[in-house]
Amino acid sequence: MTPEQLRDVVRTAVAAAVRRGALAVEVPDEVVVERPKNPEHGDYATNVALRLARAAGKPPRAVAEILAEELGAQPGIASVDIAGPGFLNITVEKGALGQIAVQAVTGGEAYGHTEVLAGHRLNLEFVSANPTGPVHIGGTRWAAVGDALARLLEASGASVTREYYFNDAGAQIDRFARSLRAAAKGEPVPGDGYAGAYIDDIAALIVAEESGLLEQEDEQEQLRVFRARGVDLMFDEIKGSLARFGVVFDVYFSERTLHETGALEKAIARLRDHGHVYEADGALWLRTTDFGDDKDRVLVKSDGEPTYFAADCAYYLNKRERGFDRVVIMLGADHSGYVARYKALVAAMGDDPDQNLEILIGQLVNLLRDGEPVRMSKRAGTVVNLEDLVEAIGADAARYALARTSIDQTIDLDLDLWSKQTNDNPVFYVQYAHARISSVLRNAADLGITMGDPAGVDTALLTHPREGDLLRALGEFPRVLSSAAELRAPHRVARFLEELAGTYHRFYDSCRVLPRGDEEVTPLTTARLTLCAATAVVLRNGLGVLGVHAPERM
RNA sequence: GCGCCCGUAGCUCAGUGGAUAGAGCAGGUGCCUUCUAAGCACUUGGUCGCAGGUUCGAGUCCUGCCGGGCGCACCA
Repeated sequence: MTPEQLRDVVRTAVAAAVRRGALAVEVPDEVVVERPKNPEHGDYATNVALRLARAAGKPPRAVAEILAEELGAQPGIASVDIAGPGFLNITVEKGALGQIAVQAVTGGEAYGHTEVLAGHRLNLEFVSANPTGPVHIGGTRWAAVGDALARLLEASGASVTREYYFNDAGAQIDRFARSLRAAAKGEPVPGDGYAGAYIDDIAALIVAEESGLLEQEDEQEQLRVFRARGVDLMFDEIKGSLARFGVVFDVYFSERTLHETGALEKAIARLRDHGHVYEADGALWLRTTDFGDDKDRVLVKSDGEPTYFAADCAYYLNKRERGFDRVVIMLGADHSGYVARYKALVAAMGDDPDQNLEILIGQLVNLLRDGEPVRMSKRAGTVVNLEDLVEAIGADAARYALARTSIDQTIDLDLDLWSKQTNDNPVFYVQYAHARISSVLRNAADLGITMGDPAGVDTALLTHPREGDLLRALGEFPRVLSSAAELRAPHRVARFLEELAGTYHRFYDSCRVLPRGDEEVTPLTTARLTLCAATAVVLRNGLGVLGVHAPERM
């Protein structure tokens, strides 16, 4: 019996109590069934009696007594105890728990997947670094977290488009072009320019492929070439880095196309139609203060140029017109000030900022080496970027390290710690569990032991406390995935995997799986092998959500 | 000054209003002639920043304070 099935059983018991008049309450849509930390508290526990006490007008323990009786009569339930203020501690029948292993093995890649977000069409925008340099460490965090979130949402039944928005029209790109030209001519970095080896590399590439470029007398034409080719080459590099990191976007969206297609005018017209646009000091403003922003925002500057914010308006409208009912944007804490104006623009468009827009603000990443902060400077080219991080600690460790922490938490990433190939590194603890299981399964195959049809395995033999712990942990997995998806919290998957790995190691330590020497293969052998295979499935699926490999050997 | 985030074990961090607050690392003591010791068992370590409040119940919610981070453009 899985926790999901048990939840239904608990609701059935409540309904039965209501039907026979013992409780005068509405049957709740959702009941909480959790895995108690203390094994003496049964396989599962529910606080439903405490929840219903007020509505029922009875003391919690009285409600608990009524429900315990009903619950105890349900199929698959071995016993129900009342504890503390009114918790119901539930022990399920032996065979019922063991079926979780069969479900995981039979489900395979699909085990843990749900349909809780079925029908949702999400556009998830993340990274969105401008193509003026490599993806820096902050963007790398969003690459890891955003991609994990996308996989998580998909595992919960949502349709997700991974989107990367880039600015290829403004002053930053002009500075990039001037920096490339300066590098090509061996001149010093211009003021506000970009520096670093990648600038020299790209400049050299452009000079090599565009013969006569440096002799070109038309400065504007020369800059145009550096800009166009520079963006292309830089983007190739960014896409390559992301791909090696396991992150592939469905859509790369160019800001310039918004300008070229008249999307800004269209968006401004719509905002004007809704009556939120006005002119002042020669500029065109959006009255975002009507929707909670602390000051109004300029759409068109007094020199006639549209602002970046105007492009944001157009971009939002574009996403909605492409059919996305929810627009999700991941931004760093240095952009937290954008939330209010973005919510306001959505409201000004006539949409619901709480329904159609979701902005996930994540805190920044500090890098440490020898316990000391790594000083970074974009001007000096000493920024640590995605490639550097992967080179230092590997893609698996990098993705795991960046995704295992809540996005609300600033990460202090110690390069020395995460570059160690030891168990200081939590990702190895999880991967090792998978490798260990793979080894057991290999050895079983070598011994000619086959599991056959999982449904034919007698999982009721799995009665050891460590086996129960493991089965209960495996049963949590679908709920872990769905709640992590709903809470937009992929780090919960990582923490669950660490717990599961520990639970497996403890099982392994006290429950021998394969026969020793000339011992016989028993039904318990196949039952335990099924449990091992089920654990491997969950570790693989969980690591898969995080974009981290599940190695067969280490 | 205003807004957002954080403050939990020596360190890095989990903890969607529930029972005795957890993990990894670090410290201590044990466990490998047979399934991976990158492991396991036991152990040391906590006024959950402070003070009020709401609740049957608060690390979790509310208010105020203290401390730290990031923002507060007719920049992109």
